[in-house]
Amino acid sequence: MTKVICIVGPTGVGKTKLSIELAKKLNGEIINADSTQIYKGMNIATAKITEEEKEDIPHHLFDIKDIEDDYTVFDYQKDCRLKIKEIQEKGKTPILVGGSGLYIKAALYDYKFEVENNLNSYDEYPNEQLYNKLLSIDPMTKIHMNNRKRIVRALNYFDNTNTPLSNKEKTDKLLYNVTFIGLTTNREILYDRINKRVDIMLENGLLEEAKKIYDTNIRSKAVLTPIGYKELFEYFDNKCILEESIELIKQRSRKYAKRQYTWNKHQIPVNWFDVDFNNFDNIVKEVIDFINK
RNA sequence: GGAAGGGUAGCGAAGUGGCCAAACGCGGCAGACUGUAAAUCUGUUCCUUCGGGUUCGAUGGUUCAAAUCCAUCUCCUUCCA
Repeated sequence: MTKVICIVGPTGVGKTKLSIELAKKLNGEIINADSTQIYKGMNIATAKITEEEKEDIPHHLFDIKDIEDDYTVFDYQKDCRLKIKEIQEKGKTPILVGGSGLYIKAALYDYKFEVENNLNSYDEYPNEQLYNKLLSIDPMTKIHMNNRKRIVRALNYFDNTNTPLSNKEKTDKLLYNVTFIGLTTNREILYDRINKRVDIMLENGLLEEAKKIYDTNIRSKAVLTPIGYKELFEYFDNKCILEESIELIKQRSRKYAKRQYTWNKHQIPVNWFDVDFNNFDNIVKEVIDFINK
């Protein structure tokens, strides 16, 4: 079975660019591992690869959903595994690229999700009550009282399985022969790149893209999750000036990058490569050598 | 030249005699994460050998005790000339 390559790293380090080069050299096909690039119509904000940039390399799991559709890790796990299988059967190398750590881990590791129904949002409970409710069924829980989303999830898990979430078996078993390639650079350079990239997105029509989505009046999870639209919607609603929205987009992107580092450092056995943006070819070479080693 | 307001930790901003190493917000740093994950949440942020040390424009004073009161100086903002 061919090996699976997975490219990770913070937003804005050049994962997309590397993925194309690797695909060319390793006879690969690319699988999106970014929760927001799953959707059609959200291109500039999510820094999605353009048709031209794809250079005829097959790309999978991009633009497979409409923005009003729901899509979660659960779906991704199935879709991604299927794609890996298909690509491997062709004798080609699957290359996962993306910033959604949980998606990557759920697809490549033996994560178990159970079929669930009767989802309850528990809207009527204040945080503390909700937390106590969780404690009563799951005294070992490590979820923080303020983390409402997680608590609701844990409660629903119990409702569906009748066992506390803390008891759920968590395996760290990899399902594939995966090489994790992580791109990194020093923090200052990265933050600078992220800031500049937002400016470039604006030049490329981010405002128009956001307005188009704004005008659909669709406020689905897909629309409100990525960084770039909800901030601009505030501006469209005259709740702030454009500069404030832009600054917020930059701030949140930086924090997002930080969170990605934390995940990649602690959740995945990443082989890190320091990127020199003036000499990207060098990185490609280094990575190829590493993979072929 | 005159009048008024103000200078507080990286930034913004509370605090107007002791409970102040100083609320809160931002930014920074660190962390958690098994069906919303570009989401959600947490910790930390003057120095420290963890005993303590040095802060609130500067200097001097009042007081048992000052970011807080007084004096002088200095810088900034607004208004009047």
